[in-house]
Amino acid sequence: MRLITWNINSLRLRLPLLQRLIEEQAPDVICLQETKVPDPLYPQDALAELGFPHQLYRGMKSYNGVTILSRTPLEAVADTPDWCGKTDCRHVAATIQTKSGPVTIHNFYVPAGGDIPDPQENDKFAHKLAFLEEATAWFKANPPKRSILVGDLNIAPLEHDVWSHRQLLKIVSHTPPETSRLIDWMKAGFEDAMRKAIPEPEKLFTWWSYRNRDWKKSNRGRRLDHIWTTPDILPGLNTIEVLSPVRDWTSPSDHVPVLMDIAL
DNA sequence: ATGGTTGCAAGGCAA
Repeated sequence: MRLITWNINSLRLRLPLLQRLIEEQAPDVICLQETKVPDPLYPQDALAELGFPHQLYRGMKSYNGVTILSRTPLEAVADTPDWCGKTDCRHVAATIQTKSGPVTIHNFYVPAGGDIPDPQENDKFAHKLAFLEEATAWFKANPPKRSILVGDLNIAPLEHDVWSHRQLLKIVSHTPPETSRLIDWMKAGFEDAMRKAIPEPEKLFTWWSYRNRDWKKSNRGRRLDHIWTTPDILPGLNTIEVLSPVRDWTSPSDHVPVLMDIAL
């Protein structure tokens, strides 16, 4: 199975880029975050025409929004939590059938957390930490099997997941309260497939700010997007590729797609 | 230390 995860930063605006990505990479499953489209306006027909008639989506006006697209049928996972009681469209999960049996895919968009890394001063940071703790508790209570978890987790956990470990330790996305919670969450049943394929100390980034004149030259990136799998399916891992050239396509997202080939 | 850019949707907010 070829899976791509991508924070597309507006599904409707970037449908042409998604089409190019599909034509070039021919994925079987696509997980998108920051679709920024309310469910009634979701482009069902356009995505079906691109080869993805099976769609699970949870969107809202202006913000957030996640979707899973598949060439083959998806079955929505029932009874997923309403994280932090906010109904803010940050998680969708589905099961698909493979030769070796069903596999469950979780697609997350973790709160970015604002600018100030202090939960007392910044409600958005408090929300981020609470979200991470809720997710950890839920997976501990519901141990995952034959599962893939992807998404924009808005945290770069390892030293070489950021352009400068030292300069980012107090910057939201790389602070110890976040990175320790993200690793706790992963240890609730998953392994880091991206780092399995591309271990430290190789630098690995999936996001480059819009606020840099030349993203490639300054290369101040972070690994905010992740692919985790449960250990039972990880031996099938064949390829992880960060599709960095997409950052140079016309009117790009600030995140690039990450691709995984896994034998299932 | 600050500001730099983008999307949504029509002025700021979130990232």
